[in-house]
Amino acid sequence: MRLATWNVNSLTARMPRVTEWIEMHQPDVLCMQETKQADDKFPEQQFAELGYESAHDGDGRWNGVAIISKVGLEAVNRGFGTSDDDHGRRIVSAECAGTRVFSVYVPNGRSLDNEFYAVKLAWLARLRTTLDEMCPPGSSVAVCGDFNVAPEDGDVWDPAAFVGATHVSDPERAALREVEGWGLDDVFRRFNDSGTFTWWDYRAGDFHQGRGMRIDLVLVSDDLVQRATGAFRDRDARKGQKPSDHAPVVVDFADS
DNA sequence: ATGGTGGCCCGGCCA
Repeated sequence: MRLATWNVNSLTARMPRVTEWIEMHQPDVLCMQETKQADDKFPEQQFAELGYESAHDGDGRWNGVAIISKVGLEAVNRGFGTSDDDHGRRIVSAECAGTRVFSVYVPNGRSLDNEFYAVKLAWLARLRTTLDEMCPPGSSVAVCGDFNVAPEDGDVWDPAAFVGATHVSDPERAALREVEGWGLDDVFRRFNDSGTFTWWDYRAGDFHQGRGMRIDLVLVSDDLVQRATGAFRDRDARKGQKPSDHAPVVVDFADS
């Protein structure tokens, strides 16, 4: 099974690149973030023609998350596990080929002194609670998406440039470790060196200067770690005409 | 260099 995640930064703007990428790389499951679409604009039919079932949660110009799958997509859950307090359209999950797959878009946080930084930490804590509520111990789980956290200093182009910045702070990294504490592993790490980034700012030539971060993660349960055969991020998807500012992350698993 | 670019959609927010 090939599992991928991609912050597409507007699926409306990105659909040509997304369909091209799907046809080239043939993911079995693709999680997307920042679709920036309402549900009635989501191109469900176009994905169906490519062989995918889909689940989307979005309400307009902000956020929006989706999962498309050609290995089954059942028991869709929009928002957090058992609560009705999430209106952010930042988390959707579904059962795909025996794995509970989450597509998540963690709040950015903006800056350490911003009120949205506390929102980000609370959101990550709620994600852990959701895993505890929804996923029985020992079940097969993959949490995929844009975490807006670089797990280690090797995941940013220059740690000195990020002192006092969001995405690298100790509380954010601790909150990410709490999510992983459910029993999840940052599987991409096992197959790639540090400095393999997934996001580059559009501005100031950051992509061409190598000024990136690794903030798009695939966190998987032990059964999937054992089955993982490789992982890569497709830097080519960040090149060319109208790219997203994120590259897709792909993890391959042997059949169970 | 407190800018730069790109998405939403047209004034300003968000990343």
